[in-house]
Amino acid sequence: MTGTDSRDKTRAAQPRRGRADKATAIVQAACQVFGRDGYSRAGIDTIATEAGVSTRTIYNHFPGGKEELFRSVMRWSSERVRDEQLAQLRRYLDPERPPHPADLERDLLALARAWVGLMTDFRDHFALVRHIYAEAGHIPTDVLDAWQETGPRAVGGELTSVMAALDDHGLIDVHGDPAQAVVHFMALISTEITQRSYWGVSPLPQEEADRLTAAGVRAFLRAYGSAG
Amino acid sequence: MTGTDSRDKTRAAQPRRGRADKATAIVQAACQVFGRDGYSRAGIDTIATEAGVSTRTIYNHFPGGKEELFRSVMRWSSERVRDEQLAQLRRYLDPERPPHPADLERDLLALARAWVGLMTDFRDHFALVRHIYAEAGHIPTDVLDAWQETGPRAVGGELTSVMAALDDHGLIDVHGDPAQAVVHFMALISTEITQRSYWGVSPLPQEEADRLTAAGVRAFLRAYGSAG
DNA sequence: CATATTTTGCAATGTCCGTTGTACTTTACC
DNA sequence: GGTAAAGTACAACGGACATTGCAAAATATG
Repeated sequence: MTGTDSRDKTRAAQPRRGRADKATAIVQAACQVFGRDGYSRAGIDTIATEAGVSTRTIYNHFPGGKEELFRSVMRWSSERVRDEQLAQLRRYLDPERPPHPADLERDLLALARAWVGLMTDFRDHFALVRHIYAEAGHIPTDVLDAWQETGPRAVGGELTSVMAALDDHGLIDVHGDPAQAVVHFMALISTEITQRSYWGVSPLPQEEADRLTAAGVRAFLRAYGSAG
Repeated sequence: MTGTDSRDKTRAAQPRRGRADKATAIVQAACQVFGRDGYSRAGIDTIATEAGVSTRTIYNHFPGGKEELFRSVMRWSSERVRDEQLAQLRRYLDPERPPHPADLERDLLALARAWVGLMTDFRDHFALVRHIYAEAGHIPTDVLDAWQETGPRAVGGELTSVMAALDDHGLIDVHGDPAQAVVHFMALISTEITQRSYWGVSPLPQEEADRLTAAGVRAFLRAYGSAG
């Protein structure tokens, strides 16, 4: 569709030429473009311009062409975001030292807010993820599996451990399936925000996002609080 | 990406030529192809073959070409699924006659199962929806708004009325925001299934899907049951 | 400064694909 | 059966785009 033509030739950084970190510049720009336009619509020329790099340089760094570049972007971006998510998780919920019961909601909310914040901080990544979802049938299964493993599943696994620990200390009741509690937690804190923000196209005002996040956390605690 | 080459020339229905329902055949095939391949990757030739129709006929029916066809598919598919979803909703939850409290879980679960079942019955549609999500930035805002209005929002609105009615009768407690309860309900019953089934690419066995749906409904009732 | 490596600009190639015009065939309808 | 509408086959145009080769220029390294 024509829609909003999102290309903007003026934005390209001035051509700081001849560095060795061209590779990361390329991957970074490719993450933007792939996330914005998807695999088919994304053009190598666009990526090159956005990275301040010659088209030829891309093929020097990624002999496999567009496909290899896309796979590299998947790996790079998902690892970057995973690390950030894990950092926030460890910041607010330490499995070793479970919070005081009165602070549980506060800590869960802090984590939820932090994670929701990452959705706007790493907008390109999550746009890319949506394209991965949509094009799952066109991505080789092993690539998809590897991505799931090092990305979403790693974070889910960590949070699952935390949930299990909280359950052990009687702070919540996972009803026998901590992994399920994790999925429900993530679904409750993020679904409405992604929908209402048109999946990141037009972000919500901070206070509204906070309100929805808090509502999700409260619903989660009603479903999984140790009182229930 | 190369991945699985999903084209299959042998599948095209035998060319029952010269009907007036060519238009619907085209839209139906286009729904499949757009859902499988996305807007950019989808080819007019592929759609024509899959519909058992000449390429030229597509342009006779849709002078606006690919774009108009895509918009028609969006409207057609979303209305079809919306009607089906509304039918299931009215089948299991009548706002006029709220269920007996003991039957609430049973009815909610029946609705949830029915809706989850639609996700496989209308696999093409939901694949298309994922592409719409991913390409939201490339679809004109008014088209996107119209789609939301006649599709997802219509269903959400109906379910919101039902939730409000259930709240009025003391069967659940929506905590002041029935619309939010609706989003949480949908998130809880569908998130894990869509994720685990690789977004419809490799469907889950029936019993597993049932288990996850039931877990979602139970979590919802713990969060929004009138007892809580 | 000299040499090896990296980057670049540019042209060219090949392919895919949306779209259109045209002449011919099939179907619907009276 | 004959006429009008709808469908088809086919060829062709034009543009977008991934990819490559090559020679010149810039950069790093010693």
